[in-house]
Amino acid sequence: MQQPKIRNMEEFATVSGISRPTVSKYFNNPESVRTSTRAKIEAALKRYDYQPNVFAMNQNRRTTKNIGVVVPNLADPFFSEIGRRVELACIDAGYSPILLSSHGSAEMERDNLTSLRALKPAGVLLAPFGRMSDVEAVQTFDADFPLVLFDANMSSIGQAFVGTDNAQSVDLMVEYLCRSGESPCFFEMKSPTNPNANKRRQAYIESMERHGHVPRIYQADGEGWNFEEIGKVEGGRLLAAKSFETKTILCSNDRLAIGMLSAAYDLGLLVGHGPECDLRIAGHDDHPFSKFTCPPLTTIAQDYEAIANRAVHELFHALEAGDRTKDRSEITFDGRLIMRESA
Amino acid sequence: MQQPKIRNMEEFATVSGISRPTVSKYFNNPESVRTSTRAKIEAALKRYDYQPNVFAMNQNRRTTKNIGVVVPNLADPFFSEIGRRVELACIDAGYSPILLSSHGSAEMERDNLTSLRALKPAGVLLAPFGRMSDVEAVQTFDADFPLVLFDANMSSIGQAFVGTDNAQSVDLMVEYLCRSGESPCFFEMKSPTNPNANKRRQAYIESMERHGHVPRIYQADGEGWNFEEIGKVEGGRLLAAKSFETKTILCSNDRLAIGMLSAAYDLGLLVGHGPECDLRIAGHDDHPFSKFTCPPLTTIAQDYEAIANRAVHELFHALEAGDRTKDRSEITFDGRLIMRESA
DNA sequence: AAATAAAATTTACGCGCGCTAATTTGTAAT
DNA sequence: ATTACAAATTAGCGCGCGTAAATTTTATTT
Repeated sequence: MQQPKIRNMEEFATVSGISRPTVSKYFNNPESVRTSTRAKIEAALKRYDYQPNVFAMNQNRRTTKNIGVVVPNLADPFFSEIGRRVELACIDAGYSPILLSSHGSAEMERDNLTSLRALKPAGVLLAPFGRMSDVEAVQTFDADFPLVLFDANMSSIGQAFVGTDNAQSVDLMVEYLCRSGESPCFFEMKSPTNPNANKRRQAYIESMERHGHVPRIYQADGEGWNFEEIGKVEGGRLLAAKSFETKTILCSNDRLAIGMLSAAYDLGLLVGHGPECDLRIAGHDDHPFSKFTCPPLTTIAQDYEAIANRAVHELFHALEAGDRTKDRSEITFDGRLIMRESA
Repeated sequence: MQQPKIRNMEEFATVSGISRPTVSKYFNNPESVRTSTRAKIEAALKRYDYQPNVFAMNQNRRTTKNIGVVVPNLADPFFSEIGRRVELACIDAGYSPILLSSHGSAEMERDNLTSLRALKPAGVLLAPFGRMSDVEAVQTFDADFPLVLFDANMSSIGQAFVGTDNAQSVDLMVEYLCRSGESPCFFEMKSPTNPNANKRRQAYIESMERHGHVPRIYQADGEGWNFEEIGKVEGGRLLAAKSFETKTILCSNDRLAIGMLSAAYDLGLLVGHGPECDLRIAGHDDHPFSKFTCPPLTTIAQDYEAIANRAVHELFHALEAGDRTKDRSEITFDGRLIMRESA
């Protein structure tokens, strides 16, 4: 770093002994200039602290290096974790991720997409609400920008979808529960906001029938994102009334299970797979806290890393192809069974 | 929305029957134009979907409407929650918040500040790591942009600091625990990354002495952000070895307490304040999950809403004042005692 | 050594808006 | 009706960079 402050690319080009258009080319892709030229520029970068004005850069550019990342709710550890990995993958690829949370509101999801338009993103990674989403807004956005969906699918929208194979993961859990004890009841919310919930219910039904058991589904009232609270209140109500027909309960997701574990504790019910236990409870997602519940929660681990990386990969693939007409791919990863003490 | 697409402010000015500079003025502050003029523009806005090009807007502007918000780790529910409130407060004030997580790394905190420079933010709200932060980088940033710290303080940095009064909150908890049973031991990490941890330890010592008790501090090895794991492993080790001199343990934060509750469960220790209980455990922060632990965790609630709103308010105050020389204010809010079953 | 291709340079224009100064129009009060 | 003031208009420069076309230099091949 030297005294004379560099004000713009013109000045920086002068001190590095290169013409401005070439310097511009370097910043857009360092590989695109001759090695000797690159060396000169990078030498100058060490002596002067110059970075191009992002606003001027993006103003005239056909496509920016911005990648929008929209998740339904950052307060949910699942999304903060997968959002983190997506961010890092984008940075590694030399792009600038903009992470936006819709804070549990479909209106804000639509607003987020609108805001993103102003940033002329090269592409967008969206974990949509699903049926709660403003479908038309998402479709319109899909028509205007390269879009990849993750976590939750919406039919025929986006260049690709990347998520977990709920049919496989739920079957894995049902199979384990049936093999190791009573067949499970299924506990979920009555009007799930997330399409995965519907797939999991369907997978539960099919898996139970395949194993020769009668599916038993219990649905909790309640709206919104307060899953633990709903699991505790509604799950607790069902437990207290001894409504569950078997002593094994598979919850649609870990957050419901965490609430139900709390309710079981309050009721003095011993949860676990030992002979002295009253109840088995299992979840789905391997929530960061499921390792610390009492007892630790048996669950399905989604492959966060794989989903995040593949989603980013699919987006970049679509960007390179440029071709918007190729067929849409749906990629799902298997869940892993995490056996802990609760079931 | 009509047929002819509006390409720029010039065209939009034409269709709304107003000159471009006035339209520009409107977008910078709708209040600054005559009511009749505002009506014309807003009528046109309903017929045509035009929004100014953000890149062109910010390129020539002395100060943008961007507000940087940097938190140490979005995966921690405390920060995702307070980050959310800060975001909304900025939007309400007509600014564009950019929420960045440092993912638990001080280097990324520094990188985030560097990235923010490129966005020419009107101001920045920073929840720093504290002593782990690149202090020089934060100071330099403070010199270049209006900066308000929240959650964690750094001496003489920023226009203001907004957080919780740890002395008050810890004293509240110590007083309650002493009044209702044995005096508490204090459980924390050996090398806490957060300055609040040090303040809490100090507050614990002073409060214990004031109540005529001997402070007893137990420190867990372990680095990083895996507080629950550390609480479970190290806390469990201490519990198993019966190292705690009293049967009441105050944890430096809820995440450690959650880990310790899990360890206590594994050891078959009954946590709670009843006569048949083996142990009382309390936390600090009112973590979103502390309501669902087994048993539910007695803790201190920080006033998220007040901290977020006040931090934003202090920043806008500094922006309006423009004067960088006025004295720095430190604002702390009281914690509330949340009595649940664990202590 | 000449021929060819690749990379760098020069030149020049344009993006969309901020901002200013001078002028004109509109509004409200005397 | 006159004055005074605020608001809108006109005109025009400049921001920092992208991008294109034409030209020159450099590197590679024959």
